[in-house]
Amino acid sequence: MARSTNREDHLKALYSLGEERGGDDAWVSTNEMAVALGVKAPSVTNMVQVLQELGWAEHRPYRGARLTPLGRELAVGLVRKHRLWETFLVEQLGFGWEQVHDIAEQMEHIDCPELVDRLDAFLGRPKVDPHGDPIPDAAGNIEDNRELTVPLPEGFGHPVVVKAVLDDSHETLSALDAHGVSIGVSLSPEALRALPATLRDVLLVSQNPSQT
Amino acid sequence: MARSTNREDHLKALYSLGEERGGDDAWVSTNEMAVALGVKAPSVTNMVQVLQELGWAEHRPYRGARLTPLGRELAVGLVRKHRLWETFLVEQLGFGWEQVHDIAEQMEHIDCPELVDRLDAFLGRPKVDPHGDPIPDAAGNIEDNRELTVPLPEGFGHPVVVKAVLDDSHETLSALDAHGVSIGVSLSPEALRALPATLRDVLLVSQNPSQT
DNA sequence: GGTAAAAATTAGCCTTGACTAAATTTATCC
DNA sequence: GGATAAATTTAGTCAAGGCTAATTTTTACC
Repeated sequence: MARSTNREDHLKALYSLGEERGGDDAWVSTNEMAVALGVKAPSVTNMVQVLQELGWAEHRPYRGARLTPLGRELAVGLVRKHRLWETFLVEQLGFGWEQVHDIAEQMEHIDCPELVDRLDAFLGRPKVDPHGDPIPDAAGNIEDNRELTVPLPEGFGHPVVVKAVLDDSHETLSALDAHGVSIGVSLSPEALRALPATLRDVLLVSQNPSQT
Repeated sequence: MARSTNREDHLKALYSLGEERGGDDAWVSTNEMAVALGVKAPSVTNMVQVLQELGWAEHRPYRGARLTPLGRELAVGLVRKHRLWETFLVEQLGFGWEQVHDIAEQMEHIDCPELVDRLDAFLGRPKVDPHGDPIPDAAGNIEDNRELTVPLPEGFGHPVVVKAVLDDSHETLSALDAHGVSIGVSLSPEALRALPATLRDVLLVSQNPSQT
């Protein structure tokens, strides 16, 4: 049993949903994974059992699955590749930030550690991807400065700087783009009020424009 | 029935072997394809029949397979992607020319026409890849200037310029590299004589250093 | 031109990873 | 605390794509 696109997709879904649940030891239900992956629940049960045999995850029947340390390490590697390729696509090839998720979804499965490191160096070892999400370093460390930001200041009394977008869907990103919103852009109180609430709600911002 | 890494690999093998046979209407035996792909002959027979159902190839039992015009078009698109990625890996990321074939083998399956065009533009619409092989343009036209070159001038009386390498294996390319040979390098008669005959035999050269 | 060797295909089986339907476990509600 | 609903797993099936063994076709040699 070895690497495979399918296993990697399940591993990543387990990682992402576990992060949302907010803890390394959180159990993720097979149903949630099925919805995230666009397959049916029994297929996930099968794959989760395979991940367990690989030592990537632990499966507690009728409770859910969670990653082992090894599984987490591999998942972070996938996230790193995904975000580096997204950065490449936007910064070097000029893609819009709403276009790159699906392409990176394919590129993250390319298996070549040296490629990842060279790409990282080529891009100048970026800390965040085009959506403001942190890029794990080669050791798997994630420096998540989004914690320093706030979901939305009440009242919109001061200008804010956009630090990250929580929803990377094509739809949301296109809509934000139409409003001139991207990472690093400063938004005035008026601009904030002009944004539909659904779009405001996916933004993470900092209140101090000088803050990196 | 749709795109798949497997089908694409078989399509490319059929294309490459057909080109070697030197004609669009050349039949390629399933056995040759099996050797090239590292699988057994019956598997190839299966896949060739699938390619036929897709309209990509024609299968004449006990005779072999050959591409349809559609199949050729798709195969050329794969070759284009492969050689563009190889160029990217060498010129932008600094890989050695002997390292890039296997990586490009994975990257050529990424499905996004806009990505190919943007990559092509990013690289400056290169005509040849790091091994001197021509890169098909977006319309599928292949400008093969290697025909202007010669396999090896008899006697080595004059300096020559390396235009292409016929064997892209890691082994051969590393050996050539150790002798300081790469595309565009000028080789003196002495340098040619110093090369092992097996390495000389994979070179295509031009005798006029000013010739592009 | 018939026979033996080589090549290719067919037949039958295996693994991966999906699915539906049925059974089981957990959760909820009175 | 027991009945029902919801979630999950198990059972059984299917398609893709690989393999080995057996058959068929082609080729080559007297």
